[in-house]
Amino acid sequence: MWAVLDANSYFCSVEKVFHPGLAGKPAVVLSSNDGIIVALTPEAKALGLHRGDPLFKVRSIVERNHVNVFSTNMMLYAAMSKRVQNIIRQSVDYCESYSIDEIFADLSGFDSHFNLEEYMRGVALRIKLWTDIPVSVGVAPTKTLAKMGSKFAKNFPGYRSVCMIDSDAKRRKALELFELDDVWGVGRRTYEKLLSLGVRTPLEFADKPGEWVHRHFTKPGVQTWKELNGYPCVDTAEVLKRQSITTSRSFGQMITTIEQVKASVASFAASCANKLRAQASSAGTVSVFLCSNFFREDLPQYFNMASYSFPVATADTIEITRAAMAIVDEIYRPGIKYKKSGVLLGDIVNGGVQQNLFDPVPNRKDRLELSKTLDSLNQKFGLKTVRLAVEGGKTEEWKVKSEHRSPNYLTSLDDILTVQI
DNA sequence: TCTGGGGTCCTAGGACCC
DNA sequence: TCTGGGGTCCTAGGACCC
Repeated sequence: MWAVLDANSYFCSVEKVFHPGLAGKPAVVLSSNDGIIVALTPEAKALGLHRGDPLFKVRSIVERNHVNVFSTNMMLYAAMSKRVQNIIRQSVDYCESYSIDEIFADLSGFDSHFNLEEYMRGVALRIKLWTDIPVSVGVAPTKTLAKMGSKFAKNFPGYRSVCMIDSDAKRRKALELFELDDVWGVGRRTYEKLLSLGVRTPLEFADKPGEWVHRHFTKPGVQTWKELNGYPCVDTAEVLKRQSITTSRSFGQMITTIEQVKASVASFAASCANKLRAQASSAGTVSVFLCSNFFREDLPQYFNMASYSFPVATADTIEITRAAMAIVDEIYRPGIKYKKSGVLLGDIVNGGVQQNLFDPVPNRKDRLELSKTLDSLNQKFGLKTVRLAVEGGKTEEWKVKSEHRSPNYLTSLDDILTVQI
């Protein structure tokens, strides 16, 4: 059996931990640049707000109802996630972290010693007591069914945080009541296709004969069908190292000069290189894209992207940034108002790096050490304290807007809460 | 005026090899 | 006039996830 633990309205729940007065009140967390709503509490949903709403379009609802608004603070959410996941890892040996607010736990063998439902209820209670984050738990023979269970647990308080699907009767009942487009692995396209084939519920899909499923779907669809029938086949082995790393941002304002574009790209390149070193990998390619504002039909539009392959896979900030700057020279066009840029690292290798007889970069080891020194300085004294001059100052116009950001309560000594008794 | 960011896997088709 | 058979690798685009 698998358990999945899913935090409820995760970003909002974290904000509530540090703003206890918000219990029972509507709150939303915004995307980067305070652009759209990415997380909201049930109270905010009840006011007619939705995930994905641009803030400026719903501002009147927000103001009229005194909805609490937070800018996104991924450092804070990541730090809290680690705490939550550590608690479950103390209770279950093998876990797979799936996202910032979700983790799968392998309960093989637990049923001979424990009542699984009560065991997981204990874990959920500890998480709530120790972190104040509410989680919903699904327990089932497959991950897809477990995810369904966690959603039932979230929506119906009667489950007391844990919904277990451990018999065929429960499975069929769940499949009958669950929304087809909420099934894990069924996106918009598959949903429309299933509807056009006359399938209206997960149960109707699960009950289709295998021959029918193979005729209409390829591997992903077949896997979902099997999982709904209780045969595990979705493999989510824990991802510790990324195969590609991206840093991209929309700008607070549109920018036009090549110096500004270069500053943004250099800053994103440094951030990519930092993430790369954090997982002890090297990248074989770097790509850069530039992008105008596609919401502005009155302005000329532009998108371009180009890549560079390194002679030897690298994790050196200077080498990666230099290559990215050369790409900007190649794809920058004057006269465009740029809204977004991004840097992507690909062909990532771990461990052994293929050497090159004609490597133009001397002292590779020293260069990597230099980059690592930057990392430790910035770790100690704050992000971007030491950086390349081409990244520009700390208050560039293109920097994101973030007007309601919570302090880094869990990762910055300056930001730790003071409690007065 | 204001509209997010970061990933993975799968498939089909082209180009190439012998 | 007749024009094979069996592979691999790469890439772009689609679909999905949070």
